[in-house]
Amino acid sequence: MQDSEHIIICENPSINDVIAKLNEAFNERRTTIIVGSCRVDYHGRASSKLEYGERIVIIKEDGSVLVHRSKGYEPVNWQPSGCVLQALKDNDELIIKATKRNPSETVTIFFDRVYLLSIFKLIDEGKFSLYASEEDMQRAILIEPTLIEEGFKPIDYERKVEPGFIDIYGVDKNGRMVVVEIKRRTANKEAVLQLAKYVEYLRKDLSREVRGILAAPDISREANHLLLSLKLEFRRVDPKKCFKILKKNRVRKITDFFK
Amino acid sequence: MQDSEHIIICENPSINDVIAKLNEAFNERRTTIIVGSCRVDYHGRASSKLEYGERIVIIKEDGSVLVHRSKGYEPVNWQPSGCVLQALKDNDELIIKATKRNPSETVTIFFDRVYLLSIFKLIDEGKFSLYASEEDMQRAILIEPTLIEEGFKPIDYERKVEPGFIDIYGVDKNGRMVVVEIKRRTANKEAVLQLAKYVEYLRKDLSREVRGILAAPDISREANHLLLSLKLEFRRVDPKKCFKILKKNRVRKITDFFK
DNA sequence: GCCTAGGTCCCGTAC
DNA sequence: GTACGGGGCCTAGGC
Repeated sequence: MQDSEHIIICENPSINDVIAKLNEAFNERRTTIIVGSCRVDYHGRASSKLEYGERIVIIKEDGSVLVHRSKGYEPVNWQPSGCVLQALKDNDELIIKATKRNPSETVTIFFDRVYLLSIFKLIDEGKFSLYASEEDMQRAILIEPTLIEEGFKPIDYERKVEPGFIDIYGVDKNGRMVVVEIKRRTANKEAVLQLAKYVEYLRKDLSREVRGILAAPDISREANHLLLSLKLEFRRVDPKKCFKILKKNRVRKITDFFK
Repeated sequence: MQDSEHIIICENPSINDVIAKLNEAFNERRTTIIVGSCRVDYHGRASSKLEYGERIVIIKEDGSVLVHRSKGYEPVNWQPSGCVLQALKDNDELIIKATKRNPSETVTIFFDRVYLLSIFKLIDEGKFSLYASEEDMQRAILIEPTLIEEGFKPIDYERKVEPGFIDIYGVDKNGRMVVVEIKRRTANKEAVLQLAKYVEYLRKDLSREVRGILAAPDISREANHLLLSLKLEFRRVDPKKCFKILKKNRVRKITDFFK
C-alpha cells in the first residue's frame, strides 16, 4: 500500500521544483505523471515535431516514456523501456530528455507550463493472464488433434526450419506429413503465404508429399482463393473452444505432452 | 490555458466522490487520470484477467481507456476510442466499465483504493509532423531515382566540390548533368542559394549545361521566386514516402532470401 | 547482435 | 462494412 512518503502530488508546481523532484524520481526509479503544456521533438529512426499543446506525460520506473494527447489509444511520442532520463531547465522551460541506444533515439519534451506533477512508487505484483491466444489454440490442438482432423498425430511444435517457425507439424491417418499454421483471427493472404513458405520448403527438403493446413476461426475470400490455388487446406478452429479444452486439461502443461 | 474550473485534482478521494466526478467527466468528455489499486477483467476477441496491483488508468475524451503498470511501453489492458463508459459502486469498490462494439469488447476495472483522481479539459491543437532525415531522403532517392524524375540516373552522392558537398548528382534521360539538393523541411532561400552555388560552379568548371533540382517536401514563396529567376527547378519529395521506400527495401532484402 | 513472428496489436486506406 | 499493409510499431524467443 502507498505510504504518504511514497506519493507526491503537486498542483501548479514551479519549474525548479519539478526539476528537483524529477531528478530524484529518476534516481529512485519512481513512476511519474506530468500534465502540462509542452512541445516534443523526436530524432531517431525517423524524426518528428509536435507543437505546443496540453498533454499527459508518463515516465515509468523502467525508463519508458509516454506522451499522450487527449485522444486515441496510441501515444503521440514515446520511448520504450531502458532509456536514460534527464530533467533540466532552459529559457524558463522544463526540458525532459529521454535517450536510448540501439536504435539511437532521443525524445525531448519542453514544458512551458506544468499543471500537475505526481510521483509514485507503484507496487504491482498482480499476475496477468490472457486466454484464447494463438498459444492457447496451439496447446488445444496438441491435446485434441481431432480439432485439425481425425487421425492427425502431432510430432512437434514451434519447429525452426529455414524460412521460420512451424506452429505444428505431424502426420495424418495415411502417414502423410502435415504442416499446421495457426491464426487466432480471420486468416488473410499473408497467413496463406506463410503456410505456403513452410510447405514449399519441406516438400523440397524432404522430397515427399506435404499437406498444409491453415487453422483459424475464419478465412477471407481472397485468402481462400489463394489457399485453394496453392493446394493448401483450411480448417475452422474456434479460439474460445480451444480455451475450453484447455480448462478441462488444466493440469497438463504443453511440455508434458511429448514426454 | 487551463482555468482552475477545468482542473480537478483529488488526493485519496472517497469512492462516492470519485464516481460522481467520473460520471460528470464522462458526460463532459474530459480527460481523466486515476491512480490506485485495481484489478481488471477483459472479454472480447480474447479474455484476460489482471490481479490487484497499483496502476495508472487514463480515460480520454474520445472514450479510449489505458491501464498502465509501472513498467513497459504498452498498456496491460486497454480499450480503443469510441467506447461507452460507466462508473459505479459495488461492494465498496469503484467499478469502471468500458464497452465497445465491433468487435464487441468489455474492459472492467475494479478499484479498491484510489490515491489520485485528476480530471482535465486538455486543449491541444498542436500540429504533429513526422519527418524522415535528410540522409533517409538521400538514400530513398538513390534507391528510387524516379522520385526526382523519370530517367534520372544518379552517379554519386556527397561529392566534394569547391563550394561544398553535393547531395546527389547524376544525368537526366537526355544526358544532361543534374545536381540535386535535398531538404527535409520546407526549402527556403538559403537552400536555393546553396543549390545555385553548386550549379554555378559546375557550369563554369565543366563548361556544359547543368540542371539544378531542389528536392524537398515544400518550398516557400520567396524561395520559389528566387529559384525560378535562377532557372533552377523544384521537385516535391515527401519524407514519409522516402521513409516507406527505405522500409520496403529493407523488407524486400529479407524476403528475397526465401524466393 | 540479428531474425522471426504474434498482438485484444492499432490505424489508415482501398474496395 | 471487410481486407490488407504499415508502424519510430513493441515484445518475446531463438540463435
